[in-house]
Amino acid sequence: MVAETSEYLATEQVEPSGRRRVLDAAAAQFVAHGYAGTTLRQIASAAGIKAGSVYHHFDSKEDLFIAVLHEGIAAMVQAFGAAKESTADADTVDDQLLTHVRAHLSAIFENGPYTTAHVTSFFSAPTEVRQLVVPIRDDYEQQWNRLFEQLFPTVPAKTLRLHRVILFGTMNSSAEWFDPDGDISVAHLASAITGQFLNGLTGPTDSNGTTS
Amino acid sequence: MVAETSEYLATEQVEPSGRRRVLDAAAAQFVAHGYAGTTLRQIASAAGIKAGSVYHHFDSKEDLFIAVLHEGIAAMVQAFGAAKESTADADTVDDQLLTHVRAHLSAIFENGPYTTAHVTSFFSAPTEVRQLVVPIRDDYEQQWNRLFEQLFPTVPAKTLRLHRVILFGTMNSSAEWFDPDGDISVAHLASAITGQFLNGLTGPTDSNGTTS
DNA sequence: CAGCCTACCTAACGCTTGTTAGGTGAGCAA
DNA sequence: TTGCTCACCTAACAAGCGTTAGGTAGGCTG
Repeated sequence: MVAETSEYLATEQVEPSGRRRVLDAAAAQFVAHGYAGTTLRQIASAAGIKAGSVYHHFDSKEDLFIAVLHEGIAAMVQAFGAAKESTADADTVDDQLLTHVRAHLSAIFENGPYTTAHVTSFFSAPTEVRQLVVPIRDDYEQQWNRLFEQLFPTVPAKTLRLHRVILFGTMNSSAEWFDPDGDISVAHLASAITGQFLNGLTGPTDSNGTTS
Repeated sequence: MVAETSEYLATEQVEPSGRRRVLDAAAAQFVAHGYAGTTLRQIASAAGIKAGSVYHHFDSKEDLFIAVLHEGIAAMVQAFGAAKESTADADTVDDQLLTHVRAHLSAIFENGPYTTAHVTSFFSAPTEVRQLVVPIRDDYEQQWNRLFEQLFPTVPAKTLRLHRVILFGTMNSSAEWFDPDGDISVAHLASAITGQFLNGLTGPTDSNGTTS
């Protein structure tokens, strides 16, 4: 009785596995509705299966959520590492920071919904769930702290910490309003944020030009 | 409905009215758990009543939520107006912007949980609910756009719009991490954000300088 | 071939949710 | 006193929630 609808299993050969389809659907739903606002039946429906079948891949809704958040931060960490490798200490501070900001924003906007889910629904999650992701999150933030100390050796550590948090807020909150398919590109956004962060809106560099 | 917002002119009642207690409790719960993550029984319990009794004051959970968001934005609008009145066109751009940033942050951190609720749980709300608050929200953002056009007449409007959105993200996301009772004051945070926004981290002014 | 594993399904479970209907008692007005 | 309003209560409703038990069909392995 199930063999009739051939359309959904005879589509493409390069189709993601069941587990991945669930993961993808969950990330997208968490972005759209947050943790509490997303139901397993929504996720399952978006993945093309039934709610109970989700438990074949994940132990619980919480488990699934954590898996999404982990993938989200993994993409950020990887982007950060690639950015660090592509820059040299001889590069200007502007260039080095720009590269890392662009990497962070790329992870959010050009790497599927995982990082976006992390950034938008981390704070909306129950405290108990949030605590399980905090260690890895802290690790990533520490990488940024070290980068800052390296780029701005003369600025006091406490001040640096504050401005790093501010930069994170600026970058992450762009997930709420920025449309990567709009008339502003991710690269342009990265350039605008970096330029303003370093030199200010009324600073020396042109705010809508790319760095040299 | 939400017709009377006489919250500030109310005399020094030792105990707030029932409706206000519900409103206060709801705002605090929405901050802590978001819209979907907050139950009417939680709100009622925090207000010292039973769940069913909430319906004596509000038509629905959605109605209550909207009332909270409205109060939240009303505090912002009022703070913005007071900031505008307290500044003169002769003041420096730095001073004028600082005053408005401080007003915005004060509304978030020093005006009860209403503005905080607006800022943190606006995006987590269902689309249909969110749409009902968008007009007033847009109105407030327009006030900021006009302020920006006035402060930076030489910057293109499109660039200005982008940086205003960025500033909003910076300010509003501080609600997620900033502790007004910590070792950094709201005034200091406002000064740090304003200074960096205008002159950059490596800009001319000292980043931990105080007003004027 | 049988046997097992994978990836789903159906059908239900106990519980919580927002919401409602109808009551209770205090306070005030006449 | 009676009557009314206000602010709350109890008790329940249907719907939806996360979750579980048990079944089934197809593919792989020995």
